[in-house]
Amino acid sequence: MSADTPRNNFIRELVAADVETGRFGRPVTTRFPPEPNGFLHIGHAKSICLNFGLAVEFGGRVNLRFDDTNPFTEDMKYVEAIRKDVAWLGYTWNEERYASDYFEQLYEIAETLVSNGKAYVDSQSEEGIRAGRGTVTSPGTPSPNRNRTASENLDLLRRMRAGEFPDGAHVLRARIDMAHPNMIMRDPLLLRIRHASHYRLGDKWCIYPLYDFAHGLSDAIEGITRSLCTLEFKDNRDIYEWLVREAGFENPPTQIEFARLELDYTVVSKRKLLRLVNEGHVTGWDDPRMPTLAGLRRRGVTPDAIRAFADTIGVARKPARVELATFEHAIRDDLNMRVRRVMCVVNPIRIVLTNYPEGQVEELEAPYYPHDVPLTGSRSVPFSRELYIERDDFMEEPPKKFFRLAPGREVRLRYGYLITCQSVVKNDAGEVVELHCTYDPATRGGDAPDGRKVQGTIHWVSAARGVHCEVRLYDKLFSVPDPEMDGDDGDFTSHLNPDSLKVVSGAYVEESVVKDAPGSAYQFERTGYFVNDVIDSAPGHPVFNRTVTLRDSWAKTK
RNA sequence: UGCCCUAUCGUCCAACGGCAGGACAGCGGCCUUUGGAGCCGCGAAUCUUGGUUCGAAUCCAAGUGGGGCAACCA
Repeated sequence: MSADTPRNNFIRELVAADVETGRFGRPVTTRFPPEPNGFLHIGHAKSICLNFGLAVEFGGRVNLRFDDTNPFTEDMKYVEAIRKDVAWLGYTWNEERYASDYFEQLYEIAETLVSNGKAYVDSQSEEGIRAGRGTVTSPGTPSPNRNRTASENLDLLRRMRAGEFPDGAHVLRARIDMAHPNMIMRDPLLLRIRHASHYRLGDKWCIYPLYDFAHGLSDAIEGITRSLCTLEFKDNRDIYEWLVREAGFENPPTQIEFARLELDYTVVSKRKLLRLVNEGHVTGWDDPRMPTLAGLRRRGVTPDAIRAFADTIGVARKPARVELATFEHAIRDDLNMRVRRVMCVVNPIRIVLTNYPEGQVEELEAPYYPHDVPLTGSRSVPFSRELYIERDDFMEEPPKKFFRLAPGREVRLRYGYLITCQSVVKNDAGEVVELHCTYDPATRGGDAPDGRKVQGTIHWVSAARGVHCEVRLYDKLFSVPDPEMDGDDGDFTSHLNPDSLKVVSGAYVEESVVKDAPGSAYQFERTGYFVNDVIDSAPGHPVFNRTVTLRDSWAKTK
């Protein structure tokens, strides 16, 4: 529905107008510019879909640019993970670029700014610079170094580059206005000294550009037309425009801001996700509870579902929090049309069909897809005297509207027979341990020749032939919609959901799935969508991750 | 006590001076060998006060609410 006609948004309109008027004199060019200091998450997916979607729609170009200007935090392993995730989402970038490839060019621009009196070397301490910046309600004060001559500044800048000074001794600042109402414009820092090894360039540089200096100029160098970023960079737009103008770029890119994605019951901040990993709240960046693309992939979420989700949430300038149900709907909607249905009993109870011949096994033909999914295929499932059914599918004293098994009640075993519960076997503690049922041999396949109807159809697995497996039931990572609601006063980890993972080791799945490759996805009928875990599944011991439950209208009426 | 952004159903997004619409969620019903899916239906919103205009969700002003900005992070 969305593939051919992306839904409209204000950025798309601006880009369409650019194309109409030929404003930039070059094709629509966007970029996705992550810093390689962590894994991509669902919030990045929104940005990726926007940037790549616009380029595709308007026949333009997109670069994947690594914004790697801080040698303290970046690593090649993140570059590799980011490449993998963007490709997994289904996008191909025209060029792979690195801000670090522009360091020389940026340095030359720095020298030009200095020569033109537009930048100066400040030798104040970090604290001194901060104090001189003033506050949001009071103007800053000029640095004592603000009036150094161009030649003095040039000399210092060159010596900064040559490595003559320790970290923090000097910085390069733009000379703009220390009383500017926009704090960002109070002589923003351009270059700082960092005697650190860069993950790509090693020790080639000891001065590194800051975000504001690198970002807009990198965009301009690459011929970007519209530079899309999130709302918190709004105030940085002024310095972005100042720099591309001072550097003399023709038809420079312009920045447009949109609201970042906030999703209920999770956090999307690299810093916080890193804490979850480092503090062991999750097993890693790819823990299936993480909102990272690596985590979602391992959880069984498909790229198509993420793209559909990105399309339904839209793009606007108002900070917005999206309900988890919106995301879950996109996941189910996609999986419904693509995955096989099989049977798995997560929490088993044994039933014995007392009138079924001992030792007999029938192979029953079971289609993989329901009538309304346009895919075909089937497998046979073994049916035998002893079976497992879901413990929740039996109640000794059923309430009204409970359609499943109960003493004296008849239900359908999916693709099997109609069975009636005759008696209940309990242990000394009074717990139900087994059910004795009878089956109607005339109902093979599930239809009664006499036309009688049963209300309930339940799933089952042969006790003799079912395969023992581990099932991981994932739930929300946090127990409140906004884990960051306490701000800096609280610790978001205090809202972690203690039940975000339930490991069930005693489940039984039908034998047809054991030969499937890791990563295979299914619907376990009546239970949810699951994926065979890529990491922990072993031959003979499959592990299944629950991607998402099925909608459960019974749970609501309960 | 500054500057900037922002305000439409419960949630997210449309409507670009001319009938407020879609999706998700909710509630009914139909259908069903998944209490799934699907189909049909219902309820549900323009922050406030002024102004401009034949006509305002839309333009203007003020107010109020929400958000961002005072890292040698991005």
